[in-house]
Amino acid sequence: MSHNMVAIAGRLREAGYRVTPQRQLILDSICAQGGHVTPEAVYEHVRTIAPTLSQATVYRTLHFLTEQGILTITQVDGGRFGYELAGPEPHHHLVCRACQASIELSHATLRPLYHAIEAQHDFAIDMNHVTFFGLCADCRHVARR
Amino acid sequence: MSHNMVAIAGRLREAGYRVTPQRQLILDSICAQGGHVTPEAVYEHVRTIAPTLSQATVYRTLHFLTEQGILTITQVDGGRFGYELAGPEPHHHLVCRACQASIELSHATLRPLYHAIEAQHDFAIDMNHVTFFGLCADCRHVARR
DNA sequence: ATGGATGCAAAAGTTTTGCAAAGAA
DNA sequence: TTCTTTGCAAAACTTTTGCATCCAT
Repeated sequence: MSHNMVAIAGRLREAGYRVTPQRQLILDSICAQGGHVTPEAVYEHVRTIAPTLSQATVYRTLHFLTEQGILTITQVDGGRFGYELAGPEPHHHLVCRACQASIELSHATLRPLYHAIEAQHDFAIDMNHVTFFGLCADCRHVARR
Repeated sequence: MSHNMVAIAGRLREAGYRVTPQRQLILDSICAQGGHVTPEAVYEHVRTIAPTLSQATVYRTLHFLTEQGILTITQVDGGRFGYELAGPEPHHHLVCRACQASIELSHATLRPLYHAIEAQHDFAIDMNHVTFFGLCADCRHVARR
């Protein structure tokens, strides 16, 4: 999935914010790495292109873009955060503990659970991202041997 | 829910580990606070009883007891960790973003989802703890006004 | 030109580690 | 006595913040 920089730039400018090379680079980087990216990974990647771009800018930009609804936070193993482009519909991930593979999970799969929880507990889950950890197909088969 | 210190102590000794006052205090503290406790909260609480007990010991003990299957890690808002006694069956939590209330969720509620994911993706989730964030019944009603 | 954004460096917060001393078995 | 565990302090990491400067608009 690619991002539409023109549309994003428009949204930002309309809200009175600026479209800087740093912000574009950081977005490009997240996109290039396919989402689920930690601040550190963004920094390391972006640094190869713009060596003076600071870590502070990475953190500030990630927060900012999340606040603007352009990125969303995902949980990453070890309690750290990952970021990725916010899609129009929430979606989720399965992450393999063995090989780190990341599999997309449609929101449709979780919807029944959300509804069940709402019915049982009158509780409205508002997470647009859930990450489940476990073993992927390949790694399960290896483990079984 | 209370913990059975005699049984836990036996398990540890059997495995060649020692049952120290610090370990007992830390377990007591987690139990007293009802689970979902951060390392910091454990430290602050235990400190009032044993002022010389160090943060390092808290961290080491939490890791150790988790490794021994006596505690489990739960996710806490903000990417930090919480700990609680490991029960015989996995269970989960709903945490209210507004009032921080923590509601227990039986594993039965999640089982259909786990099965669906296994059927669809041949992926075996191995999380014995999932935390969903959202709004609890009370806070939803307040928000609605 | 104007005010938002960046870079640098220092600070703040959290978790880990080395090592000598203490203490459970 | 033996070998695990603790306390202390320093180190390692990650994230945040202050402030002068820069630059997108």
